[in-house]
Amino acid sequence: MQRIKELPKRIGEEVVLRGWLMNARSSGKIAFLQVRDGSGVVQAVASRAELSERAWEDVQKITQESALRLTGTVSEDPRSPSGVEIHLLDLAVEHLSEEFPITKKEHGTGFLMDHRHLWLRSSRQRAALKVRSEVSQAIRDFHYERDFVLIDSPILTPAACEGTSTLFETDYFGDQAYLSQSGQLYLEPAAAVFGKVYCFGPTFRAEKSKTRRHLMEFWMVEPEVAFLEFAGLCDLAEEFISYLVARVLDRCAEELKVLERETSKLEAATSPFPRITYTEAIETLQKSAVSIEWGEDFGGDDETILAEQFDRPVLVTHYPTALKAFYMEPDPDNPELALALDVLAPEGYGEIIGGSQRIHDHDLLKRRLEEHELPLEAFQWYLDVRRYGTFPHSGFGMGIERFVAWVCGLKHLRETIPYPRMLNKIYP
RNA sequence: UCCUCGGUAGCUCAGUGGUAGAGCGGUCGGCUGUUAACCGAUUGGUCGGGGGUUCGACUCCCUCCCGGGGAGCCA
Repeated sequence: MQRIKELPKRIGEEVVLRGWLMNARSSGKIAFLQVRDGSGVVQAVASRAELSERAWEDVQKITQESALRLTGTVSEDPRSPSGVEIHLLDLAVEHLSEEFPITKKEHGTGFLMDHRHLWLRSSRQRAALKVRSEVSQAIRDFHYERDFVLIDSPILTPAACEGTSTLFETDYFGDQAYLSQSGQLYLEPAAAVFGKVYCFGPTFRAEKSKTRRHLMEFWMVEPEVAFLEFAGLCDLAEEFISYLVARVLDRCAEELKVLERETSKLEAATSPFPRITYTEAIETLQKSAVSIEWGEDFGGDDETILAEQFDRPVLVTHYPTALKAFYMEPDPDNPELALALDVLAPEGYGEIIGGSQRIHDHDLLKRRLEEHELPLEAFQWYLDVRRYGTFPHSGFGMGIERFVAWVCGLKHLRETIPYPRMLNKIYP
């Protein structure tokens, strides 16, 4: 069977295609069928004179999204949208579709989300998911090429990584278990095995967030590297982002075109990225007449203002310790600050990476657990990493949906994942 | 959880006290190069649920339900 993508190599040949009807335009004795097979879209031209009576009748009655088997000859034609078209010789209707809910005209988001399984067939959704797939592959290739070992962290976990309020709870043979919200803690012991490790999988947050930048279930990639200190972590994050962007520009040109993404904005995302400290960021915001004091965290608007200062992602470093997670290493020059890093995407897409150097001193980490009122017994295994040949190490996490949203220029995260899980919405 | 906007035909919406409308879709007919094709006809409704005000409620009031957008929090 022929795939539409390969048709330009088959000019003049007779081929058989199977696919779905996107749209049909009929003009009496000639009809134009837009057919999709998963690899691409092609126009088939059906003329009454060249078809059997039965085939012509089928052309008249086929509905949007019907499954078809087409036989025809391939020709180049500048009048066809793709430059290639099929002159139809025969048509078999494999299934006559019922009236398809998603039409060529506009629909509201609520309706589209209720029909997500069908909405996926439309070209923009298709393009976004193709980019997501390429990003996933590029993430694996990036780590593989650099000798990282994949560590699959557990999804069912006994306790919180960073707190309990945002965890999905489930029953585990009579005990409580929670869906993982980060693989990081499980990665740190593995860094002592392989030196360079990463995990990549779904994570779950039960936070009642109802914004375009949040999902209840999202995919996160988290590298963790032994003996990597903070400066090296910043370099790694920068190299990672620019690698992924270059890969999408190289391999997803068609998809970015469908998404009408202005690629010049992405082409700028090459090393080096600007780097500012939290304190500098606060000063910048205050100059922009934002009322924010040192010690406060940034809101979504603040992140946008900061990112707008630059044409590529910006690294914001050295946050106040009080704002960050318990495991982050204090800056040796100023213990008020954490060796923490956020990467903000341009154009208002916000935080795509959060990471830090980790505390490797046992006593300090234990003290931080106590300060955060976390149960020591539950973290004993995590403290063990600091008892048996402890080592400085660093890592970060990137939510791939936010990255894909930025690269694709999508306003809402729900279009970057096949079946988004959102606040109070888990269908289909 | 809070703020805000909304719920009328399969879809997108208009109608804001006096018998329910349009475009698209569907159906039927016309058209030999269409590009969300076009032209003509036609089909299509417990106006989110409940209660109240009124001679009369899609319209005003109360209440509940559902959805969109945003805030906080984060990736």
